[in-house]
Amino acid sequence: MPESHPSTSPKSKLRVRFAPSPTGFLHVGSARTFIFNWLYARHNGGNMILRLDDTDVERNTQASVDSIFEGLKWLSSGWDTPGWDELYKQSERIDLHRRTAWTIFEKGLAYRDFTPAHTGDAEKSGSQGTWLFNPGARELSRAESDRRAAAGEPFALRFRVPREGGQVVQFTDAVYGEQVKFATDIEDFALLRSDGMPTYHLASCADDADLRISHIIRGQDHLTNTFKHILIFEATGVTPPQFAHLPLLVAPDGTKLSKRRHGPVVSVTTYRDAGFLSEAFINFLCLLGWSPKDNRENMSLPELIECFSLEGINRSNAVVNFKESAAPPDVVIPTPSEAQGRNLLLASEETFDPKALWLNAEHIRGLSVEDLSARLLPIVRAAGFNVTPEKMQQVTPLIRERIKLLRDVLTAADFFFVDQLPPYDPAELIPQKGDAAMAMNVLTRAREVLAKVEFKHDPLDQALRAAAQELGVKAGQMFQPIRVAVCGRKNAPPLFETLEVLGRETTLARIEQAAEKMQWPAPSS
RNA sequence: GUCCCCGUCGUCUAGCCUGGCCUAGGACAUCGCCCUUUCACGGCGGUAACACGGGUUCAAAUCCCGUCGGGGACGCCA
Repeated sequence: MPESHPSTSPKSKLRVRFAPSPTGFLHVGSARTFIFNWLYARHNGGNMILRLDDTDVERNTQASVDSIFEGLKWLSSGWDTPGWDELYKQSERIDLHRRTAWTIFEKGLAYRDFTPAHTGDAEKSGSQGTWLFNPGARELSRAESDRRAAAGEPFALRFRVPREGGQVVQFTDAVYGEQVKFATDIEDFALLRSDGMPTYHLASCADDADLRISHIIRGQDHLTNTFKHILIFEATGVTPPQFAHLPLLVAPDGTKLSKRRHGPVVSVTTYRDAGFLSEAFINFLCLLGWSPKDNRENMSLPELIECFSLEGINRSNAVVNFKESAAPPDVVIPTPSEAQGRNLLLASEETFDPKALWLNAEHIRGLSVEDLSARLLPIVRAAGFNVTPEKMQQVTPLIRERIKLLRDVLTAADFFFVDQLPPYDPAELIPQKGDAAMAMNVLTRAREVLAKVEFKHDPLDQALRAAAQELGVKAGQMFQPIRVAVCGRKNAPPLFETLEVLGRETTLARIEQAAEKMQWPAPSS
C-alpha cells in the first residue's frame, strides 16, 4: 500500500469521489470507476463522495442525471451501505471555483487571454498541431490586461505554465507509478471561460481540494490531464491527492467505449433490463482491469470489499467482449429515454460478453430458491403472466440451472404459466428411433397411468418407467412424447418435477391435445 | 504532428518489481468424452499465448536498448 500521504494519516479519513458529468447515460466504464472507488472506500473505512460535474450547461440534461442515478441505484441495490456518503453538484459551487481561479491569477500564475474563442469544434479532431499558448496574450502587461478587462472586453483566464528552465511536473500514480513530464509540453490550459464559467480542470481541482478528497481514482484517459491538475493544486498551495488511474475499458475493436459508437451495450441499464444480477455485473466489471491474484472469479460483494486493493489493478486496457453488430454503426442513440426502448430489442444473449453471462449464471445458481423466485416474479408478471408467488417458488428450482439471465425465465418456464400451449410441430412428439405409432401408444398409455398415479416425483418415476417396460420402449422413448406434450418442446426441465408442478389436470389436458394433434396434424404443415 | 500509456492463449487474467520452482497457471469461449429421460448443471480431457529484434547473464515472460503494433491526451468538453 502506498502510504505516507498526509491525507491518509489516521486523523483524516480516506475520501474518494465519483464525478460523472451528466451528458449521457451511465456507461459501463463509469460504472466500473464508481465501483472501484466505492470498494476502495469501504475496504479502508473511508467515505465516498458523489459529485455531479455539471459545469457544461450546453450539454447537460436532466434526462442524463436521471439515467445516472437510475444506474447507480441499480448497482447499489443489494448493498447494505449507501452507494455514496455525500452528494454535491458542481454547478452550485461556482463561486468557489472562481475564487480559486482569481487566487491563482493574483499570484501571477494565470493571465487573461483576450483572443476570441475558436469557433466551431471542427478542429478538435486529429489535426491539432502543437498549440501551447498565444504569446501576445501571455506576455500582456498586467496594467494593459486590467485596462482591457475594465473596458469590458471578454477574456478567458489561462494558467501560466512555466516555460523556462526545463521545469518538470511529476507525481506518483498508484497504478502507473512515477509520472514525469516537461512543463514545456503542457499547453496554457483555460481556467475560466470568457463567460466566466469554470472549466473542468479548475472546477474539478477546486472541488477536490475543498472536499478534501484524498484519493482520485479515475480512468486513464485523465492520466495526462493530471499534470495540469498538479499544477493547479500547487498554485493554490494544496498538497495534491493520491492518484490512481484505471486502465480503459475498450470495445472489441480496441477503441475506448463510447455511447455514440457502441450503443446500448455500453449502458448500465441495458444489463439491468436484460436480467443481470447487479452483484454479478459488479463482479464482472471488477475482473476487468483488476485481479485478486488468487484465481478467484466468482466473488460476492463482501469478498470484493475484503480483498480490493490498488495493487491489484493492471495497466493495460481491457476488452469488453460484446458483439459489435448489436447496433448499426451509423445509428446515433440520441437520448437515454429513447435508447431505453431499443435496449430490449438489441440486447440478446449473443450481445453480451460471454464471461459476464457465465458469471451471471453462476450468481443465479448461488441464490436461494426464495431469493431467486422473488427476483423472477416481477419479470414474469411484467410479461403479462398471472403467477402467484407460490407457483413461482415451485418453478424456480426447475429452471435455476437453466437460465443465464433473469429474463430467460420467460423462455425457460413459459409453459408453466400459460393456459394454452403455443403451437408446436407434432413431429416433435415422435421419440428417438420411434415412429408416430409409438408416440401414439406412449401418449395413450401415459394418459391411463397419469390418471391414477399420485403426482409426486417418485410415484411418477416408477409408474412411467413401468409403463415403458410394458410397452417395450426405452425410458427415453416414453418420456419424450410426454415432455413435448406438456412443455411444447423437447428441451425442458426434468419430466417428473415438471409434471408435479403442472398437476394432473393440466398434464392430462395437454396429453389429450397432443394425441389429437397426432391424429389430425395441422393442415398448414 | 507533439506528449503520455500499454503489449502473456480468441477474451479476462496469474507470473514480471525481488531472473532459475514456467515443458507459462487459472477462468470464459470452443472441441471431445463421461454423467443422463431431453436441455442444463456437474466431472474429465484437448486445441490455444510470453509482439519482434538485439543485448546483459551459466540462465530472461521476467532486467536494458531498439523496432513494430495498439490506445489515450492535446477545447473557452468533461
